[in-house]
Amino acid sequence: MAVPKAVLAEAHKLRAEIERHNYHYYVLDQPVVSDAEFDRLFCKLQQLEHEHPELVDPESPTQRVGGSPQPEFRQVTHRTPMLSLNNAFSEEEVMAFDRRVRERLEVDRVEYLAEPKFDGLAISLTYEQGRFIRGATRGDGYTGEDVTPNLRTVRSIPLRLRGKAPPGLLEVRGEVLMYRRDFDSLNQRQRASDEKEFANPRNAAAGGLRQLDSRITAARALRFFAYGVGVIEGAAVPASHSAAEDWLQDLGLPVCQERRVVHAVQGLMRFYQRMGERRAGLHYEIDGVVYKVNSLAAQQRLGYVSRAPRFAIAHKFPAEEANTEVLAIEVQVGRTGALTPVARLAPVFVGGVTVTNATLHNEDELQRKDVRVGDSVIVRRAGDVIPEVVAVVRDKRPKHAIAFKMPMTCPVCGSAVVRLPDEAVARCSGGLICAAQRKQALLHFASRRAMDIEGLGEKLVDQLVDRDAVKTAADLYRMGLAAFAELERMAEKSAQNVLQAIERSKNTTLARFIFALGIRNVGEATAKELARHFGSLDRLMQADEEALRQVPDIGPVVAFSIAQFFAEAHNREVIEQMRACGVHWEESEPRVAASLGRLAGKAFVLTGTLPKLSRDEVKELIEAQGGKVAGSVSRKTDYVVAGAEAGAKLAKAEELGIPVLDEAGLLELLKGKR
DNA sequence: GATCCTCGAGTTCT
DNA sequence: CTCGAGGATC
Repeated sequence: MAVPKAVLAEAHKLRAEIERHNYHYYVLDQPVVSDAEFDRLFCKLQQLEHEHPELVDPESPTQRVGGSPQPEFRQVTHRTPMLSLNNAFSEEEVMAFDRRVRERLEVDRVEYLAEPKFDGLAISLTYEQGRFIRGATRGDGYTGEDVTPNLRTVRSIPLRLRGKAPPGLLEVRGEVLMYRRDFDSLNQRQRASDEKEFANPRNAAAGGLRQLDSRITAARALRFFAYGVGVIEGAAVPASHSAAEDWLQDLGLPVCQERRVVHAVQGLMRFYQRMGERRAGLHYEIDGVVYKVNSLAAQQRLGYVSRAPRFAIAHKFPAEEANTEVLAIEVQVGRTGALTPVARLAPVFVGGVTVTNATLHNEDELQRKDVRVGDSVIVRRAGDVIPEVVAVVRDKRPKHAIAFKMPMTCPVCGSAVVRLPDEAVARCSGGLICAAQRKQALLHFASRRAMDIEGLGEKLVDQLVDRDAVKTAADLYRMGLAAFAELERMAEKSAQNVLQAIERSKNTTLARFIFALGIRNVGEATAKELARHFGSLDRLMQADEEALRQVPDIGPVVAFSIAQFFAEAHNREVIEQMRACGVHWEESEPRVAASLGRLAGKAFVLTGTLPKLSRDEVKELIEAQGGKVAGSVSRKTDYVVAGAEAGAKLAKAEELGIPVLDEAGLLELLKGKR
């Protein structure tokens, strides 16, 4: 049965009106009707849709209630990566940032867009032909999770863009957050229903966004603010960042009203101070301000360094500090036997979380700060993450406060504690006798960047080691289901999951395996270098210190650590056992040794962007033939490889009369045609 | 021998 | 994130 024309028109009218009010409320922050009036319109539309189910449209404002739970989140790859920003903590750092920008752009004065830095979660929204089709979390910056159903429940995110001719494709970057008042009422509800309260709005928002059941998200009252554009197709690209944000606002997306175009360091510092004053009065929490070079052409010229843009910086507010008391100072034993003093603190709420522990790093550091048990101390979260004891309040020191002394013997295994004369750390000399070191070695072995055995966490390793069920990493590969049966809190299902993860880890890479061994001074980067250089584990194991030193970035100390590790019969045995259990990887030919390649002993410096090859690819090609790639030009440099937008290094090369190659020239050289 | 840079290792909380 | 140490460079 067709819906009467009049009803259809009525529904359209209501939807348009509700969307207009949403726009005024969320985007312009200037509601034109009372909440009661808005509710009345909303109810009327709901009723109409209820009476005429065929009216229901997924883009109707009534459809923001969430749907049934999904089994999991899909992974989404961002078309352009969502990078993080570098931080500045002082005026000096901001001045240095501005200076770098001016030098690179060769101008005297830069126009910036300044805005608050939201303490929320970065997300990306994709609109096709003006329709909201996908929303994703930032994730690691390259891939995130598809949270579209959850974001559909966020009322300030338009399901359709305003205007007659929306762009064919638009990817909007912005932040999801929770207003303080919504956070307070959420916690009130949690309290009332005897559920766990959230520590801060950020966590509540994060929890809300990661719900598999979007109906829960809908109940969290999340907000969204846009601050950038990832991809535009089918519309003119704005000339400046501020113009882009104005345009986003015209399209119906909420953009922060505190944003300002300012000039030079003075403008930046004025904005910083102003936001510091306004901070407490805002609806949402911010942890600093962001400055972006306003001209998009200039942004492009500035480009990126590793993972962060050179055209923007986050100027953070000073970390919040709090007072608390040192209840005890305990000692932890790390993978290498390092003894680390840790302060147990009376719980204190600082920077959005309750802190109970803080590392004191080592004996010297502890002495410098002179922290004693019973002391009253000032605590902050360094870089807003890791708790740190800033200072002791000396006036409040009780008479009985006890100074800490590093134990003479290991608190875990009783072995002697040794501190080498020119080292800062004291170490347990017990080696693998020490249960703490064995546990840490296993955790390292299983960690994500090593063998990546999911589910083999601290609790499980504690039990396995305490029961002597596992002594070495090789033992992991010889465990059956039965070994888990007697463990506490281990259901058969989760035991199977761990076994499966262990099984999966057998298929690995040489670099991961070398890293997993936990050789002293051999981290991820060195392990990769070793794998590339030797190509096979046997060749690595047979290498003497002399041969090891040929590997870039390996000097006498690291070479000694590696040789010593493989000289140990026990270590060789464990490796053999693992190989016998089926741990395997692909081996390759050893890379041409530096003294043999065509480019042996030649030093290269790369600058600018080459048309086809990436920096890493070029580096690999040069190193494959025994050449070296250095960071800066000096008299020792043999060639400079320059691409587009080459900078000071090219100038220096010309000054010193060093041959400069372009990509084609480099390729010819590599092929031996020169 | 001094200095810059990168890597390794240890750490917190959700 | 922060510190310390190792390596490379001048």
